[in-house]
Order: sequence, then structure tokens, then C-alpha cells
Amino acid sequence: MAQPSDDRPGLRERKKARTRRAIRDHAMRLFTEQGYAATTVEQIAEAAEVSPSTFFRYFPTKEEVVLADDIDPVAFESFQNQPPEMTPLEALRATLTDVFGNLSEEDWELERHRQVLIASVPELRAAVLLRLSESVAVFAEQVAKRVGRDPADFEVRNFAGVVLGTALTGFSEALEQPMKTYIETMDRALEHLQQGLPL
Amino acid sequence: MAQPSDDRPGLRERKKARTRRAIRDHAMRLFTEQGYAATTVEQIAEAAEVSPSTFFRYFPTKEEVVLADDIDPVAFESFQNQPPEMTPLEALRATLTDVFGNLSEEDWELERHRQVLIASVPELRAAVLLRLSESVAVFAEQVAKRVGRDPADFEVRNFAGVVLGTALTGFSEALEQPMKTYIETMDRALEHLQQGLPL
DNA sequence: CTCGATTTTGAGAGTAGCTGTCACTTTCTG
DNA sequence: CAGAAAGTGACAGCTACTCTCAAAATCGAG
Repeated sequence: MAQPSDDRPGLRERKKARTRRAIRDHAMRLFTEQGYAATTVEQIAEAAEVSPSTFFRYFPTKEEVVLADDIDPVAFESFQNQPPEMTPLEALRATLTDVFGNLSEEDWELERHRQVLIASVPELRAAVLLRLSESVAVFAEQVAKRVGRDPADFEVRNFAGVVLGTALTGFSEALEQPMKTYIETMDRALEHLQQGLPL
Repeated sequence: MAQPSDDRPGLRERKKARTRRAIRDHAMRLFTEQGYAATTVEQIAEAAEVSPSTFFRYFPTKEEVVLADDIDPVAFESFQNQPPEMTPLEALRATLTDVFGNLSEEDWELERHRQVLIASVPELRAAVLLRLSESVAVFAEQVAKRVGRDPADFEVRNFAGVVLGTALTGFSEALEQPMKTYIETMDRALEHLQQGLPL
């Protein structure tokens, strides 16, 4: 999980982490209990035993509580570390099984909660899409490096955008089914893409 | 009622249309002049000489003023009317040149304003993406009909999602260049896709 | 033209997310 | 132990957005 900075546990850091998790957990609970819109920041703050101001010090917006994600950075790193002889699509598929395969049962639980919540609240869906679209540029860069081309290359960018589209479909597709198949769904979509999208 | 036989919209309708356009035009002007976030609904209402309540009767949100779009429905219809022997990608390319080719100079101007504004305001970008993602289902349905498969078919949906991804890249790509090339960019991306995304 | 029904409108009050300020407390460091 | 740094809470303010209610404009029919 986190990288221990050796002799730096620090009371402050620990307390901060605890507060942050308390806010997030209570928020998620309240959201699922009474709905996202119906839950006010004030309620969350009260449940987590902090003041509303403190809430905003930990999460810049109410959305952020749901959207804060520790998976993406790990995924990017994993992708970068895949053997260079793999094609981008192969590397991506390997990354997916790698990252999502090593998730604890608890993390899975949280992740599923997140997904359901996001899917059911348009506001959150929009925010997630925005994030996804922003990461296209980053992804394109890594793809460019892998195939030895310019990151600004039109075809490289287009490829990255297309893969994003796949992720999108897989996302909504997986929501209609038990989450266990999320990886399978994505993998299937990428395989379809790999074969040139035959219809 | 002097002329019973003409289908003129009626005073009420015309006034409504005029008010709506007044709001939209003043809003766009203020947005470009002083920025989106810095422009309040109150200012727009005042400029358009209506009350804030009236503003919200014409546009449910401040975003809607920018996002309201008369192109999409036309595009969907055009796509549907392309000769059935065309493959989905061919039909899509034909649709693009069809719809965007028949735009008046004035419409182009507004469209470009919209695009620049949307691109520069994350909030608007997110909203556009949400819309785009919702139209994937509609697009998938039409694709399914064209190739004679089930709209729920996984590959059909994946295809639709991928095309969406292309639209996304084309969108941001085109913004870095004079808008005239928007069609060209999209067309090029779709051609790349048609050839199986070679890298 | 007139009257009654419908629609459009404006005013005002209220909610909630978010920002910013300031003083107070807790934790860390030397 | 003292001072610096960081975390916290109370409060005030702005704006998007909602809701209600009554006044005004528009329309259809007699």
C-alpha cells in the first residue's frame, strides 16, 4: 500500500489518515443509506465528528470523497513496468489482471460501492468521465514510448482515445453484472479491439 | 384571426423563441468577455432583460445555455438515412460531411464559440462527456440495426464505445487547430479506425 | 370586443456547496 | 520548554438552484 518513509510514522500523519478515512467511510455509508444528493456535507462532518470546514480541508469538494482513487496511479505504474516487447494492448491487458487481481476483499468491497454510486449519480459519472478523458494524454504518452513514436502523433492519440472508449463500454457493461466479471469484460473488449473490431 | 390558413407559430411562440435566443446570446457574450465562472446568472438575466427566475425557466441550469445543441438530433437522423448497404463506419463518415457541410457561416461561428468555451471550462467538458456517453446506447442501437444484430450484443456496444473514443480524440485534436479542419480530423480518425488502428 | 382559461413572468424566501478569514489548540522541532 | 508549523472550528459571504404565489400577457370562443 503506502510506502513507509522509514522512521516517519508521526502522530500527526496517522491522525490525519484516520480522520480522512473516517470522513470517507461515514460519507459512503450515508450516501448509500439516504442517497448522494440528500446527504449534506454537514451531516457527513457531524458523523465523522469534525466541523464542516475540516471536511473541506480533507476533500476539496463533496464529489472528491467518492472519486478519490488510489488505483489509477498504481495502474499507470504497472503499465509502464510491463515488458517492452509487449504491444500496448497486450501490456494493458496484463496491467488489468495485475492490478485488479491483487485487490484485497475489503478493497473490492469499497470499489464496488464506489462504482455503483458513481453509476447512479449523473454528477459523479460526469466527473469520472472528465478524469478519464484527461488521462488519455498520459496514456498516449506511455503508448508512444512503447512503440517508439511521437506522443503528439495523431494515430497514437487516436489509439489512446479508442482504448478509453473501450474502458467506457466495459465500465457500464460490467455494472449490469456482478462485479467479479469487471476484468473479464474489459479483457474481452480489448481482445475484440485487438482483432480489429469485427462486426 | 385574419389569416386562418397559415401555420405561423403564434405570438406567444415567437416571443418565447426571441427571449430564449436573447438569453443565450447575452450569456455567450458575457462568458467570453469575463469568463464562465465569473458570470452570474443574475448578470445574464439582467443583460437579457428578464428576471433570474425566468432564466431558469428557459434553461434548467447555467450549463445548459452552452450545452443546448441542435446538431446532435440532426446527425442521428442523417445517420439513419444513409443507404443501408454502407458499413457503420462508412455511414458515419457520410453523416459527418453531410451535417457539418451544410452549416451556415453563422452557425459555424456559434459552434466554434461553444467548442472553445467548453474546452476551457472543466465543468462544461464533464457535462459534454456525460452526454456523449449517454448517446453511445442510442448509437449502438442504430449500428445494431444496420448490421442486423442485437443492440445488446457485446461487440456492437463495444464498437459504439470505441467510436465515441474516436470522437473524443478528434474533438480535442481539432481544438488545437483552426476549426475548419474538424471534419477532416474526425474523418481521418475514423479512417484509421477502419483500417484496424495500425500503429 | 369581451370574458375566462392558460401560460408566462417576477418577486421573495430558502437550501446547500464552496471559499475565505481569524483566532485557538495540538503537534512537532530544536 | 519555547517557538514554529499545522490542524481545527466558528462565522460570514457568494452563487446556483428550487419553490411558492400572485400579477400580467396571450389566446380561444362566444
